[in-house]
Amino acid sequence: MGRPRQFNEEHAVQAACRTFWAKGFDGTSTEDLCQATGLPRSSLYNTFHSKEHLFRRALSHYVSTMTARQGAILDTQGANGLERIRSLLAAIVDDEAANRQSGQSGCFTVNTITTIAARNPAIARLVEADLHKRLASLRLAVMDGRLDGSIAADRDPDAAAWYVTSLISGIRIAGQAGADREALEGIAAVGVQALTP
Amino acid sequence: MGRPRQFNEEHAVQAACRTFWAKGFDGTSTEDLCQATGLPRSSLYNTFHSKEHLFRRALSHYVSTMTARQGAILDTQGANGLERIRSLLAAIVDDEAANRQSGQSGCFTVNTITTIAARNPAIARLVEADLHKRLASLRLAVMDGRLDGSIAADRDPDAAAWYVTSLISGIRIAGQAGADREALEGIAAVGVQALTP
DNA sequence: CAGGTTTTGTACCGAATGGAACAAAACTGG
DNA sequence: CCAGTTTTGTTCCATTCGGTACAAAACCTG
Repeated sequence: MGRPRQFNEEHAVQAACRTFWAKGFDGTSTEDLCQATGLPRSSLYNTFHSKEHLFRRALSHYVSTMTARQGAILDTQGANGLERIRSLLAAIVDDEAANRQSGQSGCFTVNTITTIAARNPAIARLVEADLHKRLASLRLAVMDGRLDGSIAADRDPDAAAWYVTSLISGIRIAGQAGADREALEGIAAVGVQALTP
Repeated sequence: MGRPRQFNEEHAVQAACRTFWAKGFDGTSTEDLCQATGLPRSSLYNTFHSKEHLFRRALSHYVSTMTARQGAILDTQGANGLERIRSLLAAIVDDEAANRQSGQSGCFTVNTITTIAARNPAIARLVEADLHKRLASLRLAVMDGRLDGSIAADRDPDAAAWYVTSLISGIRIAGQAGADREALEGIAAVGVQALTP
């Protein structure tokens, strides 16, 4: 009952996500959010309660989308462990090369870590929970790779999983710093050799 | 002539650097800067003209200090190319492990890239100029390593230099994300194997 | 259609923001 | 010791900030 919503909540979250991603938490004003979502302040506050709540919704949306994509690539059947990780890195490079042209760049999660994670425990927990999920699926891919021989057997799965997430962060930073597609592909190509026997 | 300064400009820049590093450009208020430097607003504005000018001074101070350190490690005599890069990574890990305890964490340059570089050309140029310096000294170390046999001869020096900078960024992000010293050392240990023959 | 409930539109609020104004203070060169 | 110059202390300002108040609007249930 009550007056029905005149907007789609998920669409609003996505618009907010793009804005926070591009401008950061501190750099985004509530006015920016109104404009990005096309909603009046009253609707935003009625639905999301505060700027920080909306940020958490936006970040949750981002991490779940991205981590699902990563999981899908890493769970691909018929490819060995190394090939799956190589595909993941290629997808990241594609992303970042595309972002370069659209102006949107880098990784929302990484941006969040470098700015507000230290100041906001709730956001830090969100990021950390996602990190562990990503580490877990990477660890599985590494263990698969060790069994199928595509990844050196002496690589510790934990260390290798951490390594790949760090490499991904590094690639996205490089993209934001102005590296072109060729440079990003070079980074991935060199980086993947840390895993081969 | 005129009334003499009652403070040391470099000290003020360093204090501002720590503050911007920890809280970011948008998250730092001019009041924060007054408190960190111990200066009244009038002195800050008289000397540094604006928040953005002070930020540039702070960032310049940071990158020149850090890049000089990196250069010193990479120019160490008596070590082969790979050993020098390994030392650099070890220094980064030490830094980040120490930062973890002091609360200060991550890399000011990386934080800047993820937040304001896209919105401010002057700051972006500052970061990019520094990046090229770091890439150049890494490229030299890689070429040395190829000659002395510590680095695989088929690694492209450009790609390898980009790779190491990305790996460094990734390690710092991991540190900010909560990785402990052991995890960071693991990342560096795996990462360095991308360069070995 | 009446009563209850939720959303929407508009107006507004106190606080904090980056920065300017300006006079007093502290120096130097003549 | 005076004129000129720079720094310092205080006060103030316009704007923007995140958020609230409240009534009108639009629905559902009975």
